[in-house]
Amino acid sequence: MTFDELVGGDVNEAAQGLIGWTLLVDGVGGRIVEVEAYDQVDAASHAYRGRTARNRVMFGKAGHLYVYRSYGIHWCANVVCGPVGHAAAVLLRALEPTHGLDRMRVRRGVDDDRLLCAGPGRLTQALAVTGECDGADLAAPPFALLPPVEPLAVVRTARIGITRAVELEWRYVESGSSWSSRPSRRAA
DNA sequence: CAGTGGATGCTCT
DNA sequence: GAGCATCCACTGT
Repeated sequence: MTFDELVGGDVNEAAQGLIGWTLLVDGVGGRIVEVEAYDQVDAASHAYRGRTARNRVMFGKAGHLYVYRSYGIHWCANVVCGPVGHAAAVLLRALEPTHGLDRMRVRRGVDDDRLLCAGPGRLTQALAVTGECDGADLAAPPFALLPPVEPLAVVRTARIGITRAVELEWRYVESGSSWSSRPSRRAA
């Protein structure tokens, strides 16, 4: 399945399907190992109360980036999904760093590679994604997306850091990955 | 390890 | 004026 086909469909199927893809920004990035789905029918979504200046990109074309500021400090990056006019997006929560580790270490200022991309705010800092990227097309440079080379298992859980619609299990993590924002103690 | 609180800016009520 | 789709440092076991 192509990236366009994947993100053009149901946001939860897209979220699960995005696990294992490699995201690069100017040659720096890694494999997506943790994401969450958000939809306009979902009370935890920025689009729940309709279109605003901040969330307008969510209503636009699939495969573009929705970037917003979180807690006044961090940036969070989402992949817009579904048809134009229906607001849905997949929040990128963690990558397994594979490309440009040196540049990520400098940007993050940490020694432990485990902390380079484990969390939505950390991931954007490591890849230098900011509000200037809001609305950018992920199919065009400096962005690149490479499909997984082999099948992988995905675990579904409740989302993290929200207060509404906490019962929905719309978080997807690569099974056994030790690179997620909430590492499993039993990671292989 | 678990729990707490501060930083900090913007959006929406 | 409240409330965040967060991270980090610090406390106490």
